[in-house]
Amino acid sequence: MERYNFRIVEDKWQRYWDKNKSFKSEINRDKKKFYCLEMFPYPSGKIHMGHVRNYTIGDVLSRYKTLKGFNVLHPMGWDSFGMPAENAAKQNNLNPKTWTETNIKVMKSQLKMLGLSIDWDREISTCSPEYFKHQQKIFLDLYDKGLVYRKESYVNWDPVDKTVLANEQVIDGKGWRSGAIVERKKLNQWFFKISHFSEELLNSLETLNNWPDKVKTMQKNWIGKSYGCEIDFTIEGSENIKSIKCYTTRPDTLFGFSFLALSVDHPLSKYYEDNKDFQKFKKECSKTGTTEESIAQATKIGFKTELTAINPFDESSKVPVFFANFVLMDYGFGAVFGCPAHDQRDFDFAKKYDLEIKTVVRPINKDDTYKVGNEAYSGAGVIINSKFLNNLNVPDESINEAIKILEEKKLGKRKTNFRLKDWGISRQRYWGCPIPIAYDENDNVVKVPEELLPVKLPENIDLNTNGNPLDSQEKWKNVEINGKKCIRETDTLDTFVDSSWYYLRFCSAQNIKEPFDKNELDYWMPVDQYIGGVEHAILHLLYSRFFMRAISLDNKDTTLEEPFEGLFTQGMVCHETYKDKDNNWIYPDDVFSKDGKNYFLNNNPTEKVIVGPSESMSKSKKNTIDPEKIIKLYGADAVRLFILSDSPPEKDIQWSDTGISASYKFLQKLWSLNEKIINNKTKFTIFDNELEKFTNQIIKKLGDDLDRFGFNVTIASLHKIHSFLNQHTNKEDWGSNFHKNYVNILKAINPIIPHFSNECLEKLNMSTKDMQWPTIDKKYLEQEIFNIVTQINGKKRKVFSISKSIDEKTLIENIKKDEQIKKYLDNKEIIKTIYIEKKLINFIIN
RNA sequence: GGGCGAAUGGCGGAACUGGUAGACGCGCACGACUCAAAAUCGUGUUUCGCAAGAAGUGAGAGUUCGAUUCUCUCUUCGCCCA
Repeated sequence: MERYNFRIVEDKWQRYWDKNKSFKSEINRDKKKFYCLEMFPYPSGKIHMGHVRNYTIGDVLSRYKTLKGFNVLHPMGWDSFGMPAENAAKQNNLNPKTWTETNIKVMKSQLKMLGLSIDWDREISTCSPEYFKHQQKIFLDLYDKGLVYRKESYVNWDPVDKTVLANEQVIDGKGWRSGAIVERKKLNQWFFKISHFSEELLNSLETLNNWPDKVKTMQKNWIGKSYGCEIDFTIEGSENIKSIKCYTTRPDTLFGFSFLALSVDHPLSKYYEDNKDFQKFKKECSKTGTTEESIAQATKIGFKTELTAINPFDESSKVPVFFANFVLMDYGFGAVFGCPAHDQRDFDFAKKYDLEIKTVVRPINKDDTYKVGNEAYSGAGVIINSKFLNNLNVPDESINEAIKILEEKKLGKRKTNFRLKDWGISRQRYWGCPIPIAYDENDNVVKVPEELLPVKLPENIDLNTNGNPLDSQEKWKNVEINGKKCIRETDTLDTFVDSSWYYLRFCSAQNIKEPFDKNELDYWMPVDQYIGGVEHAILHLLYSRFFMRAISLDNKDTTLEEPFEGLFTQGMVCHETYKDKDNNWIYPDDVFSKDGKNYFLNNNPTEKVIVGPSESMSKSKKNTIDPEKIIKLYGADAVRLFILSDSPPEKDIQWSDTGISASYKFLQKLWSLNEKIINNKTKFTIFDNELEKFTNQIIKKLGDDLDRFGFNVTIASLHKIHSFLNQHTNKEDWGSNFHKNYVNILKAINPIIPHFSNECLEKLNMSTKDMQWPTIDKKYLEQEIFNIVTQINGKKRKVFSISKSIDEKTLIENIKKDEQIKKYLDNKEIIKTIYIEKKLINFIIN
């Protein structure tokens, strides 16, 4: 008997699929389409296990939908702009482009080794001018629609590297590379007006029925709609300043008002420009980062002005006005009223400057003498110490009433506020899509005309200069547009822009003239199933939703608003972590264990390795397993089997050596079963009826489980198939329908282990082209025999196998006569009998 | 601090709308094959008990004839936001 040689089989089918362009997709209006998309990878060097899991899930689904008769679009591309390329290029002294292209080549070959059903004719790479040419055009279109604008804004500035940092590159207020304390710096930056769609992005979350609730909640919180009030505070103590406008979500705590705080960037700061102390304070504030977190953690500091603000609810109450570092100009009007008792930041500030802390809300279980202790109380409760607001329930009733009174007195106005801010897209980097904008001598914005697109990146650059390398590209920077001398914008676009519309580009990836073809878009969009990591739950998915809307705005070619009909977020791949005695991380490949508990170094077998907890695979902790190595050792089908089998796909999975080798062994077992069948050395005793029942039921179950992403359960079914067929191999005679049923089973497992299934089908002289999911004969799904669980007072006592033809009355009478049941019923009165058809009988006795 | 989610054998996990808890796999034990080992095949495997039987899905309550599933309180863990 021949052993299963996955190397030969997998290579053979991968060549076959390539040669025949088996996964090429074209519009076919007679068929329903299915657009299956996985988040495209960043070409960082090699694929990792996370990719393997992501793309295996997408591939099983694509192949399954194809069998089900859908016209499937399953493309792949490269998210190929970004910092790692720039950093790697610096280290290795080469061009980011070269580095990126080499990686793409390697990773593409690795993806092909997995046997993915991808239409490679639609491959795109975001760093290629053929792609970003269209992106620049879209940028200019959005500019014309008023959805792009330029303004001065604060950035995280690393004074050592002389570069702008993204929020996630600021760790504990320091630059992730230089370790320098990050400063706030004002720069002219480009923004997408995502806030234009705040309300719609929030509301239409409700229409996304095939999205995980978790992701929808995260987006909802991120958009952060709040209801509140703007209040005009009357100001005393200045010639110039008569009132200050604040936004608040808690006007009901106005009686606890004890100071008013302004952002140092508030327009009124202009009156303090000559004040040396204020300038010193402002500089101090610039050391606080721009993230909400860094502000929350920073020590609260303030600059007291000579101004006082009057409480609109109590004119006799006048409080000091400060500039403070914890007030952001971006939120509300850059001014907040401080109520220390019921807001922690205000509380910290009041403690420091010895301001009044007046309790105006008590928790429900406390009485009116309640006073806040060492921290603010921001929970629900009842209003106290607040005259006409007393006894109102916090929050809903009290806030509404407070706003109503403020509006009546014309002191304030109800207002909705969003936490979502406009999307800053300028990056002071080389390896990104150039912004198609230039500036004339007067710094007016000049659009680069379409015929001059794409604006390409200069290739001979010096990456080792501080700051943005494009700044020093004099030749590239200077450009003549419409006869005017201009200087190019040297910032490039945030790479999230690249991935915000790539799903549209796949629909007509080869269209040179237009970003997308209306006809193709009409047919393929929206994406029916999008699959990726939950780490993109907010930014990437929200930006993509914004882009779809922005493109559709005033556009007769597309009116689509939501790009992704269905979303699935898969869990991470985890592995134990290992360290040597000097606390250095060690790769799993460099350790060994005899008992699975104690690990030792390969190159020093007496040194014990410290085993840490299992964490998501990452290069920094070296707890990675190289997919290519594993595929070469066990084969793609075995890897697919394992990555799907051990955990439900939305949860984390533990990589395990015994797990992958079990998958490999299982394929060998399936193969030897297939060999037995093909060689017809053994005969089968399965009666047609029994076989038909098994086949139809298991295929139904496989389909149901695939429909609901229950991949781990489908693998269990594969094991059941093997054990059922194998049990019947050593007996007398094949049923006449054996061949048909076996072929149907091979087709049904094809999405999961395609190479194996194709090979077996071919050996049975079956064509693997245009395969269809087997039709299920419903008559075999009906059961004739049922297990009736018999309970006494809800406790299981006996299980009866009952034919479906027996009626309820006879059944109950018969069961009552059963020896084992009878002994419980003797001398007892049956108060109630519960009968659930085909399932259970419960006798309630006293 | 806020939001969301999870908790089931030695381990990963299964159980569709409340109806036989532990499918399937790993591990382990025993057996077969072998001079022996590996590989392979077979049998068993929630706990206690010789057995009949009893207990059992993080803890405690509640609804129900019946709860892993629904409700409340708590504990622990995870993720996201701060």
